[in-house]
Amino acid sequence: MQARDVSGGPVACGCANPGAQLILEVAVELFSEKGYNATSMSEVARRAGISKANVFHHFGSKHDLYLEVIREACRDSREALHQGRDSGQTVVQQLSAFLHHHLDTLLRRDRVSRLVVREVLDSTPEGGKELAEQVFFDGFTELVEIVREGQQQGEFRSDMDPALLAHMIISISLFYFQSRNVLRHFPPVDFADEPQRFVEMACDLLFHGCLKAGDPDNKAAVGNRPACRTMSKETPE
Amino acid sequence: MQARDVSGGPVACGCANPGAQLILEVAVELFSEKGYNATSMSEVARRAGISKANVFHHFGSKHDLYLEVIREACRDSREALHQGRDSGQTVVQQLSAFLHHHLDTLLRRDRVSRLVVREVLDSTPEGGKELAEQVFFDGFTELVEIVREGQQQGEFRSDMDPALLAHMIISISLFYFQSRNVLRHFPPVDFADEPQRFVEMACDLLFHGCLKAGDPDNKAAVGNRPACRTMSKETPE
DNA sequence: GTCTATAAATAGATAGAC
DNA sequence: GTCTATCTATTTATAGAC
Repeated sequence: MQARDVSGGPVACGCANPGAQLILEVAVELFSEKGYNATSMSEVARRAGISKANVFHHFGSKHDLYLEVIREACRDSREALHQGRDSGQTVVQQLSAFLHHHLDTLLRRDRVSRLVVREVLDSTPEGGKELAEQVFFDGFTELVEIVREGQQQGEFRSDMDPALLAHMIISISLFYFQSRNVLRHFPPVDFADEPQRFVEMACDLLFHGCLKAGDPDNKAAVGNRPACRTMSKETPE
Repeated sequence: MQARDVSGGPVACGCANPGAQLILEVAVELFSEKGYNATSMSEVARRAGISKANVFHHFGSKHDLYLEVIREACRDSREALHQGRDSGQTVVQQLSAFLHHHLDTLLRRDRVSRLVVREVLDSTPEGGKELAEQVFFDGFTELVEIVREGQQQGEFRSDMDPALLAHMIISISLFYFQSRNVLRHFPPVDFADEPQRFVEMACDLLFHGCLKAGDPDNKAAVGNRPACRTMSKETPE
């Protein structure tokens, strides 16, 4: 990967040079439209109005270019998450704002977002490692840190795995994004075309839970809790 | 779709006939391995040891056969959900058990599960309608009904959209399934290869929320709540 | 080299006999 | 229910003209 920005600037995008930027935009288009195999480096070069050799100069290989496209697709959300940290907001507000932004970005950039999701879905164990390390690591790590911060400041329960909440947050927006075409046709669902409202409701659910609050006699809630947090060797009839 | 079971038996699988059953198994294999386009009806017939015309006799078209494969992949989970209803368990226990079963099924039948998820991801607005109506409708509807039951019996908050919780439940297992190859390589994640434990932790989070309980002074929690439930016209403050 | 025309192969689907 | 035979559309391969 020769195209890494060595200028010391923000790590947002792997390419500071305007030339590489154009290639990246073209590549995002092409990979989104046609997928990895059907996209040729020759076509990328042609659409960018440069030589194929130049493309290989900026991005060492087709695979590297592809990886950079995936990174680019996640950049906005990653930056939004980072910027929220010194905004004076509570952690709950930061996470809620991130979810709004994340889902909005997914929907706005539908095609390339699908590309990312498909890449994750089709990832082999080895490919997953690469994605984790070279694409999602920074964002996920920061999300986990924010959750930890929420625990330290007393907003969140401390008996909770921060990585779990981070995972759930990502899953909320991503799964909504990928299921909305189906969701729309379930009669009891009225939020399939209202992502904003969905995020608000989902946040509420995630923060406060779905059990009836203020009801210590809730047998189901209390009775179930053990079964729901141990590997349950102790079948609690 | 001529192969529907008209014998009055359970609607579980579209095919009661042993002949159709074999075809379906072969089709699951082939579609899972090679995808829709790369799978030919001739090959299905050959692998099933029958004529091509016979395949068309049982399943009216390639598309219908494919749809039946998707349905078949969801059958186990749908049945498990249904059977849990008259098991005497609380709704919380039913949902927890369903999540365990659902994720277990996804992981056990990895390839065909991927097929289903990919189908949802790649669905056009029209394809989404078909999937919703002909594949997922029964299961999702039942899940929503179970949640409603939980609300009526006082286990769950009543100021919550049951379809939202149903969606979240599905998203938990499905997104874990599809992200686990990536998840495994995030250092703060220690549940990527422990689906049982993951489900238990996720249930806990989903049921009880992530906010610190028993702390009415939690400004973040209270302060955020209005912004997080704007759907209600009756702003309870 | 590139293009078009055509042949060959393969796909999905149907008809009618057994 | 199962088969053989057949139809039609599409894809792929090849030949030959320009």
